[in-house]
Amino acid sequence: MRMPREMFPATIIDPESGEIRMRRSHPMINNFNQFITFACRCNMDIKFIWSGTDAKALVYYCADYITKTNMSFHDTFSLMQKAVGPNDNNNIPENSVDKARKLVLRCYNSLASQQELSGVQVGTYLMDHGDHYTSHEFANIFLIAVERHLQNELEKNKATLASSSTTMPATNTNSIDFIEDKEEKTTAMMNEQFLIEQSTDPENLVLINLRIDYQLRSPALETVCLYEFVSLYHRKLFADKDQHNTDRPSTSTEDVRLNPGRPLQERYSFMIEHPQTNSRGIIKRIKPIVPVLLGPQIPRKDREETQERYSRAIATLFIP
DNA sequence: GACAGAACAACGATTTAAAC
DNA sequence: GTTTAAATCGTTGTTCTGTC
Repeated sequence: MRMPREMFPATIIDPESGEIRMRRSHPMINNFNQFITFACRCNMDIKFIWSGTDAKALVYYCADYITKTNMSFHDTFSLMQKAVGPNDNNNIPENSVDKARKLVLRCYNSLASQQELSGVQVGTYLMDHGDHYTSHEFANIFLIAVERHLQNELEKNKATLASSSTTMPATNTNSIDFIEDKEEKTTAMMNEQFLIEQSTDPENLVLINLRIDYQLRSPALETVCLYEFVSLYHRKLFADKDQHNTDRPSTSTEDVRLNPGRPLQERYSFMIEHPQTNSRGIIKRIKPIVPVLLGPQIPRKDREETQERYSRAIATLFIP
């Protein structure tokens, strides 16, 4: 709980400590800058770092803040001891599983009863609004699938270059069919996760994921990166009229004049290689969402090598 | 293995938004 | 207010998970 702060009728510089004391008309208002507040649209607690001592104190505060646990170990163990204590005098014979279950429950209740809860947490729980709220929608991007695909492409290109002296490199834009060897193809597909959906032919099923959607997107979206693609666009089941309005950057004034009502969002078709090119397409979102980058998870055997590689790369960036 | 409940996806209905 | 499309909501069916 934030404590009330000292109020100051005007902004002054304390002649003894040299500290700048910003004007505060209410004890519960943080230091703030109106322009930053306007730009960021969020609360803040801004502070002028006046001296080296202030800077060190701030570094200590930040490090302590981001590394703190919800409850210190000695507090946790004291509460556990308190919870376990009464059980020593309990001589009623019970099933050992039930006893263990009750012990864990008692420990948890002791910890939970000492857990600090904010007013917002309590309010949203009582109002049945869930355990969180947000002003934006989020979508996960599993980078591991993209990275593994790029790794496969890189290795394939290396192999092609190595044998280029004798044979011409084969070009194939299909993401799955480029691997000639059946075993390699199976291994590459096992490294990615797919959704199984209908293709253009209702009798056939195809493997679909974000990487394929992005890779085989319309050429009109060539300059859009994966992050923007997820943020600004999404797949849509296309009707006949959708097919006639694809690959047009925006609704022109002439279209608006001819077609009353709400204007169409930008629509784009997939490349012909996409297994759902005739049934689905890409539509621009009215309200962009926030992509969340997940992974990649590095195998343990590769972790040290990767860390060393990253360290070398970072060193070349910062050491002249 | 059977069952119940949770989680998720798909689909249609309804609401909201945008342009005139 | 009208028209149109996007977004949201609610229902339904399927799959997954945990328990017995």
